[in-house]
Amino acid sequence: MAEPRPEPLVRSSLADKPQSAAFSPLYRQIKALLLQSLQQGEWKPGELIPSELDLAARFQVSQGTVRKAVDELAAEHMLQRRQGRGTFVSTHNEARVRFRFLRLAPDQESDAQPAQSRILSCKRLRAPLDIARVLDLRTGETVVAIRRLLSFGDVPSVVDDIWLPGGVFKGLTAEVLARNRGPLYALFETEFGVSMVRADEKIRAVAANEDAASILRIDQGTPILQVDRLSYSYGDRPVEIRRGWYLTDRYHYRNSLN
Amino acid sequence: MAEPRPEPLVRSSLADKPQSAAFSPLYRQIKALLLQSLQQGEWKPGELIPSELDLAARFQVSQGTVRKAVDELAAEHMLQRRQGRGTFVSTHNEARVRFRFLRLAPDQESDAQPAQSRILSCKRLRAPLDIARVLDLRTGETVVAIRRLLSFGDVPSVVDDIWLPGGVFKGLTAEVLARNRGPLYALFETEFGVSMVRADEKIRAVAANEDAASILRIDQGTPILQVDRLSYSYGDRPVEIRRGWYLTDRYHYRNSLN
DNA sequence: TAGTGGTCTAGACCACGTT
DNA sequence: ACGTGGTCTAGACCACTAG
Repeated sequence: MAEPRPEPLVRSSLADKPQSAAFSPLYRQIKALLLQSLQQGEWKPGELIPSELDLAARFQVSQGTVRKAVDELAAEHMLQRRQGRGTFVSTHNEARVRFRFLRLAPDQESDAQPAQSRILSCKRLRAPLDIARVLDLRTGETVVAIRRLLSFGDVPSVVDDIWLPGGVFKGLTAEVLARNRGPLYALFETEFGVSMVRADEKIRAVAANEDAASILRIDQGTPILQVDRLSYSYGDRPVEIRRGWYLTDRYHYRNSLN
Repeated sequence: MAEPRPEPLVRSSLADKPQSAAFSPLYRQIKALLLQSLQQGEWKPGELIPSELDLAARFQVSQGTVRKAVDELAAEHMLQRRQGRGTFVSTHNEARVRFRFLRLAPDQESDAQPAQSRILSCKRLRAPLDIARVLDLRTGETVVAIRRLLSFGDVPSVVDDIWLPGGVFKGLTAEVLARNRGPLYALFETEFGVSMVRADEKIRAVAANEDAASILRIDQGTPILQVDRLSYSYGDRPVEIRRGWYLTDRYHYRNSLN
């Protein structure tokens, strides 16, 4: 379990001439190493990572320094601490995590229904220019384009158009998607090793176009939410583009301003 | 500067019979005391609070314990730490704080325009039932009802209907509002001692009604965002209800899923 | 009972801003 | 030069979970 330390850690201000240039505290260097282990799959989603004392020994620092690194990763929801048990890698196989990424909530609590997902289409195609640019793909690389309907108790509520880099999601087909129970991000995690960690969204009110209207069974022109999402994995790597159309007559997009 | 300690702090597990009932660590008790000082106005927005060592002496705990309490308040944006200078009470007189509560952003960065505020109306009236319930008012108590237009470079973009508890906002009139430069929340802070600390929002796409359409100079029925906000002050006290209509043709509501 | 994370302390030193 | 917050350490003890 104890491993050699491949990277020399830079202690405080050594070899710094002027002010400190790009001074990085020890715990941030530890954090970066932990992040690297997560990214490389040394510990998989849902798994237990070594104890603080083990990590401290491995990195040759005090427990307090490891603690601060882990604290930050836990605050960013990449790790999850459980007193008495240990520290676990976050996974999308938990309702708590899922609601961080699914912000549509019923106006009445009593209307809460589990979401039903249905894949409408799944194609591989050459990445459009705008998609390629955002996903950091070379022109001509393939992407997976998915259209999905989310329903709450038989009421069609969300249409999602999803674009994924084809290279990373090799073997992702309509069949694989159809077989999948549970959230998409959990599938991405377990089958393709891609963990969604963070996302930015841009929200607008638009008139439903023909596509959205027919799928959501509403009149064309009905006001709906258009949610453009860009999702990131470890290391701020963009790995998913998503455009959602949300019906908000009995549901709403919830948000907290902190 | 050094003050007596009015509250006996409970050290760890004293007088706990079964498990620990409602065990609260020291640093959370310190945090509560700091919060209380903020709420009571001992330190006002923008002001410097005592140093960690001073606070440690005042509460008879170690610097590390004070540090953890301050860390949490800083993470919640109630305090702001500045290395070498000290710790300050957060204020809405800063662009950084304002953008936490104004989520409408231009689609093109280059279109960034400072927001212009215009008060359309300001009345005092008996609180409607639903408003009273949410703001914790007795039936019949008065509220201040404000309608405000926000424009970005002469383009009317946001209409806000705002309800405030009349008791707290005594003396808030159209004239006071008209005189005000800068953000509303800064005015609330300095003139009425009410600091907005957090808010929940519910977002829907709706068709512009007659009011909104005429003010925003758009066709009735145009899809717009309807943003219902409930704002809280220190101690989770609800102090503002706000319904905003956002034009999202050249702007969007930005959000981050963390 | 053993092992984990959580709290608390005390002290040393560093980085930063002001005087 | 001084005082602030920021980092790092070492050690003691508490709270929680599991075997």
